[in-house]
Amino acid sequence: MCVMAALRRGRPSRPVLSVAGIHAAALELVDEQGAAALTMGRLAERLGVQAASLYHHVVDKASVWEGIRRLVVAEMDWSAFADRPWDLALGVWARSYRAAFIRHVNTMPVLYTAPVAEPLTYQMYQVVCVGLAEGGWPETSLAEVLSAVEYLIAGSVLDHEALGEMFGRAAEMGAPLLAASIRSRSQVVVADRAFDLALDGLLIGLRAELARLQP
Amino acid sequence: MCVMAALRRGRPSRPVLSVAGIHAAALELVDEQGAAALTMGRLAERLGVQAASLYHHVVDKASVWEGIRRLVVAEMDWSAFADRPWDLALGVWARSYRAAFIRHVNTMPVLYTAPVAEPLTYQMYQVVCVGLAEGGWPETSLAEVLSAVEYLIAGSVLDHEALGEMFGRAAEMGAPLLAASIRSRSQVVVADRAFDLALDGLLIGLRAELARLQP
DNA sequence: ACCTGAACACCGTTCAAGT
DNA sequence: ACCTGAACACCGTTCAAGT
Repeated sequence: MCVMAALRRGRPSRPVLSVAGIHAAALELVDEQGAAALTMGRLAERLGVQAASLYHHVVDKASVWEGIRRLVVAEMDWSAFADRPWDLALGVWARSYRAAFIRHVNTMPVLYTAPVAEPLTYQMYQVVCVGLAEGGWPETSLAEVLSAVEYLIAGSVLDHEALGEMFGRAAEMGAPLLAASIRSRSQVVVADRAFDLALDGLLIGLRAELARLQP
Repeated sequence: MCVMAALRRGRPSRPVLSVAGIHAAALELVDEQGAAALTMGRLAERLGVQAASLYHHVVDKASVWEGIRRLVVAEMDWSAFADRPWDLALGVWARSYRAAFIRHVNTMPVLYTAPVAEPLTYQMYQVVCVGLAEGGWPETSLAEVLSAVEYLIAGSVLDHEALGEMFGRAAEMGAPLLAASIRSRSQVVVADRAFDLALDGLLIGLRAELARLQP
């Protein structure tokens, strides 16, 4: 935290805001305080500025969320699709995808439901789709393979990070077994191993399905 | 739609609102216009009443969402856990769970991320957990079995209903393969069959895992 | 071009006034 | 007890005024 002089009325001698800085501050805010804490007012406050000033750099709040999406996607690794077999590359991508969302769980409710309007994200999907297609997958199956992987990840991340919060009132509200199970399950290692198992299982299933599709 | 006389200032001779009526109207609103359309103002309007009046019956907006959760959960079928083997009951429950959320897709973003504070939902989980435990599953695995099933469902429902909206700009933003795949995949029947296959696969995996756990 | 301050419509919520 | 109308703090967004 730095103390900053209040800005005077007119244009500052050097710009105090930038698109990248706004997006970075927004992600920080969401990481620290959750998706609901991201308001234009609080984001501006964190940047030492008025809410209205943000609109000189971003068109609206939805575009701030797409900036956040870019930062999270940029942490993923889809490079293996360039030169490795599709199943191996899919495994590398899925693990990095999961790791990125574990670092930024609070972004999930929004990023998993808002329409994607962010070029880097589409670039990533294009590379993944090309890799799968070159691996022999028919066009009609690509979207389904992707959603299978993505929602396995979503489930795993929420299981890893949010299950306790989601079902926090299980004990007092008539679900003692669920409460006990969540309590006893709480080591991170378990969730990680469960993901590895589930991903390996999915990859086995996908290889079998592909063999069935192209005899 | 019925034309209603504007209400006068004081207490009406017969109550015009009820908790059940508010929850039902809220679910209708979300089904028709999406989660963002649920505001206390628009909900009140639909009920022919002022927003402030709602607070005589519900404590806050979050409790309205929990009322919606109850209505969706009430459409699910967990009766088979009473007298059928755990894997069969899990299959029946999962299919009814999926069908309920397909009828109410717009509720998913909120219901899947907001903490559960609704007794019927916990009752359902308790019955499911008891059924699994009686089937031989150790307490430590219950939460993971549940999340595996739930996120398979989430993935399938979003694939079924929302993939086109989510990736609507794929074609113009550099992901032509993804766009083509979503277009070519669009028959509902495919998504249904894919879910049946995936669920059967998951059940096979779970039976194997249970056998490994209790030799 | 890039900031402020004031304004707008809307949001969830509270509460005194009225029957 | 149960509705209205007025009020509150907050929200996203616009825009004229200022440098």
